Amino acid sequence: MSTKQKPSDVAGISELITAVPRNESGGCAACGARTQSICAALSSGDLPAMSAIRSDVRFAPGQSVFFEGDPADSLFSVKLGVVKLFKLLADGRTQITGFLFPGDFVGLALLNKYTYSVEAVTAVELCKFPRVEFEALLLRFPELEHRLLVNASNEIAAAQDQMLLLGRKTAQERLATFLLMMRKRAASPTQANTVILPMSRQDIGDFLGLTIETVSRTVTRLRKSGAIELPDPNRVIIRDEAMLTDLSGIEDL
Amino acid sequence: MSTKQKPSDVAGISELITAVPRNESGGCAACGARTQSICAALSSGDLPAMSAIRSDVRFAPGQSVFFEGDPADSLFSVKLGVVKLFKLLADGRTQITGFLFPGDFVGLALLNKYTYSVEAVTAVELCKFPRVEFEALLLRFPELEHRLLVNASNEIAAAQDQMLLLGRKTAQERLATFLLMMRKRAASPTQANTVILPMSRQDIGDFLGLTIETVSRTVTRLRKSGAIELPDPNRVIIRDEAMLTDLSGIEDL
DNA sequence: CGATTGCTTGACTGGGTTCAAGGCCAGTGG
DNA sequence: CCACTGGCCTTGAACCCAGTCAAGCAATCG
Repeated sequence: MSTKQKPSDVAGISELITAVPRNESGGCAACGARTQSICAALSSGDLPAMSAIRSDVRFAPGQSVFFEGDPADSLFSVKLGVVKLFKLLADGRTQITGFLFPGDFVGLALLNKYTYSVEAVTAVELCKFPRVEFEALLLRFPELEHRLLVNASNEIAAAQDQMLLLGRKTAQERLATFLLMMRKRAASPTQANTVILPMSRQDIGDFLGLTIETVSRTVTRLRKSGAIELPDPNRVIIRDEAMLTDLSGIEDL
Repeated sequence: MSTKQKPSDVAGISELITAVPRNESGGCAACGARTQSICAALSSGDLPAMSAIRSDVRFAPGQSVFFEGDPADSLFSVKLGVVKLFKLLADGRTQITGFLFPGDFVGLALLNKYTYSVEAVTAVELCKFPRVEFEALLLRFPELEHRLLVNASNEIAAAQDQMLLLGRKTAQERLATFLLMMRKRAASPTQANTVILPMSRQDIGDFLGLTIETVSRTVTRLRKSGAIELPDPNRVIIRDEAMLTDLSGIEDL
């Protein structure tokens, strides 16, 4: 969408980003996201084959990684930062289908074109693989393909949860679910109950199928009810987890 | 959900069901769904290995195949009929995450429990694989795993489309999208513009994140606008495809 | 036939959207 | 140093689309 830059360091964001060590040298073995990413499927002896076809790419907040409809000739693994996946309607209505964090993989496409867009939410560093070479790698290493299948299964389960949220949950239930979800991905490294929200209210609305105003009002309501605290707009402290869990409609985490 | 039986032959349903030849003998080679199902990944020489672990199961409309939370010890391929996948909230609100038709695969689970429920919409015949044996097959035939990955990718793309629908589309856009979607899966074998809807209004509502009343009203509105015709509640004739496509917000089919 | 089930239609309500200010903070420039 | 500006978030008021509640209707079945 917009290519405007956000404030270079919204409170807490750098904390989140630096939670994963940077990969200065560029080698896979030194990559901070290695243990969580698809590369973890390969033994250290097989890593060089993957390392040989990869390259690093960086994006500033708001920059586009690719657009829906672009030729799908690359795949990416998130090393650092947060990106969003989204789809658009002709009149601009946006649905964010997911936020990706370090270790997450993106770009798997069957067709020759991407079916969604990807944009940097924070400053990000991605590991880029050319599609043709990557597919050759898949043939060579079945364990890599297995890992992708596991990934895809998780993604499907998450998508089904999100469909339940979008189709049937109230605004308050959506926010409660979202905050609990984010705590698992973006808890402050120092305080487990503090969730850092690297994305804007607009992004949260576009993810939850709400308007920015409803997001704001609902967060305020959760704050007034004592469930959460808001040191600043991008930082949420979960005060009453039981209340959030009740509201979220989640059975088991 | 309910285990009540629907009318044994809602108009047009038998037409849809019998569109795929029945597999009386039980062998994979003779299976009507073979060319569309995951088994298509195997050469006819490798089929017996898969045939050896499979068995047929049948369900009447409304019967449950499995529930969310059940131990995930089987996988299924739809041979005949239609099943629905859904998730529930504590108070009974339901979100159907997909309808499966002959050739579709269901049951892939990473955890030991299913994360959603499956129920027969029409009379169905499923091909059942015990999980342990199936996983052994995956190790033996990488092309089978590849096929599952392709399947999963399609499912993810469909899920993202559905998130856009649930999060951002109006009731009319949802119905238009749904009818066009169903035409691709359940067009009458004899008339391409006639879509057979094997599921109830309640199911359609639970799939589109609407109430049964809104579904009914919106279908009526589409009928009055001339976009569709309704010979009976379970049969829709698409009269003005361009109008539906405009309404649906779909760019390219 | 009466009872049941599924679909449709009508009247009313309400949660979330829309429209419109207002507040807060960081960055900029006089 | 402070007024000005632009983003982003919050809050308020009015509106509206879809939900809720309640009949009514048609087809099926016992």
